[in-house]
Amino acid sequence: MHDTQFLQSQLLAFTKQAGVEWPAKAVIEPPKDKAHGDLATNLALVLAGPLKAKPRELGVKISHFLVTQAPQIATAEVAGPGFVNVTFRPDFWREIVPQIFSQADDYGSLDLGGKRKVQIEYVSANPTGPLHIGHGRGAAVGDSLARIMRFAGFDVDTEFYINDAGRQMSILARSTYVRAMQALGRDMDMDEDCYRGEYIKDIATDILKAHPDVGDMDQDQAEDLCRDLAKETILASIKQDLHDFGVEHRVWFSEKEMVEGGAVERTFERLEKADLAYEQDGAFWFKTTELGDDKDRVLRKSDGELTYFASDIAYHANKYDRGFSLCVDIWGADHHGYIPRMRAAVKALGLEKDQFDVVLVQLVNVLSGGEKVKMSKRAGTFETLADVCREVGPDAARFIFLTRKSDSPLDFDLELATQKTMDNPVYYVQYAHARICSVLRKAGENNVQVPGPEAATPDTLAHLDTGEDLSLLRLLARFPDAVEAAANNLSPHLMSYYMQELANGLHRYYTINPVLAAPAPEIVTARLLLLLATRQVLKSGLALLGVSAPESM
RNA sequence: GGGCAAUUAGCUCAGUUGGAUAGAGCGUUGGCCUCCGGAGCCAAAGGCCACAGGUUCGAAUCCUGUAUUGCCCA
Repeated sequence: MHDTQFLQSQLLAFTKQAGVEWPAKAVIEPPKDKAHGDLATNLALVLAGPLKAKPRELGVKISHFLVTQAPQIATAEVAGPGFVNVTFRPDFWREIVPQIFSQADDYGSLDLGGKRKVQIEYVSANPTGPLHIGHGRGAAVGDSLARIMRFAGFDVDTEFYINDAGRQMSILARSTYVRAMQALGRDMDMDEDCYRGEYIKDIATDILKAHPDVGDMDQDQAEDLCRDLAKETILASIKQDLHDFGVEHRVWFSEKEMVEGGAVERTFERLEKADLAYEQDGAFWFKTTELGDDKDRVLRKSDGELTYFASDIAYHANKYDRGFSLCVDIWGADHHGYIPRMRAAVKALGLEKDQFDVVLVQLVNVLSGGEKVKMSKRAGTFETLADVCREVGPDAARFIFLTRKSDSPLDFDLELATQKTMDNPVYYVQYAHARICSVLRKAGENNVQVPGPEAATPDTLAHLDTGEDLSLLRLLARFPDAVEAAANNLSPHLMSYYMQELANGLHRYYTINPVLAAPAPEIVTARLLLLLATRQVLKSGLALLGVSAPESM
């Protein structure tokens, strides 16, 4: 960012002088090979056509322009077919240290979003049982994405949509009721589709305690009671699990309340007005084919029951009515078939294509002892989020969830997650932070003054002159780029990759350059300043992942 | 039978939206502790980016087929 932005401004000056617009295909990026300098641009290649010049000759002009106009640039060389490779003077990189100190926790934050109102909806599990590990992954992705986008300048709200209106809730009510009756010694069997987890029995027990007369009520009344209390209990435990996982949704939105408020009917009217709905065979249809879907969808079946899709449309209409200009849904990948119809719905509501996005989260395979753990909710054998948190801790779980792009399946090895090896990168990154803290503690013990931000003057920082100094500085300068990439691509895993690189940079630095035992006091001060800046970025980056930054481990 | 994704080192996976000699961790091999936490660092070996065409200055990346795998739908 630091460097890219600077070079871009210089190159813009060049294009202005040449009398051309900045070409959309022009790119400024760090070259893969470090020998090619700090940054490379293909500007000459892209501009060759419009300016009717040979790429390499244009490259020479650009490099000449850069070297004469910008004292921060040490060299600008033309390479290959016409790339311009730019290398900055060391002073330029050292400026990043005081910049980090002055911005502190805000270093790396951006104004990409322009305070655009964004809603991220995630987890949104049916309140029919505890959250499992797959929900945990969705929670980690959604929460981290929210933090990153907030940091990137979006006005982000987070929301949990409670599916408390459909058939699942009736099954929950029935399951609980049957367990309560069984506890009273009555002979009653569970239906095939009932929930059989132990938690249902616990809830039934609680209900009997609070309402000893439940066995005397008529069944409908009793099931209503069971439904409400079971939902309440389960929702409370879901909230607790998320809280323990470090995830907080700002809004909990009830489907039931929305439906009872007539939102679905109002949505139907809206679709009819837009001539996008029709009645056929006693059912109410939505013409999604006109909006890119492969067939029309039923919103109200001939028996009068509403489909899930019907309330989902109403829900999304509600979201946009609340003023969000972008809604991001985090879904399990098994719902991918749902995307075209949801896009159609959003279009039907009169919104632009880019106002709706879905992040798919693939399933999590739990491995224990190298074997896949079979998960079945109905049999009651599955890894709950709460169990995983207890076994491996929230930090390890969250980090591991973010080590893959969300759309690819993830093997979650329970043993590995608790091991302190490189297979478990959370320790690697946290250790980098703890290691810096340890050096700072050691400085105190050795009566070495830990410098304050005011010590970060060009003269002092000039002692950061080794190759490792400069690579670490470059890494710190890249933090805002990582934020930008993660936010733009809705990909929090990019942040975890950056963090692993940064941690590697720190460990490498630590191994090669002694800090407290540096040859001169000024060098000690300069290196301590560099460590302080690195600690700041590690802390900020970990915060974006929702992982703690321990001072010792 | 249709639809959506995936296929990159022995294994698990990244790849900044089309850039230069394709990266990381694990594993393998070989090095580094009189020194701030070795829970670390360095180096080497390891690749037909599934296959075949196409688009262009340039493709792991885009388009079309084929194969395999996973998921969704009737």
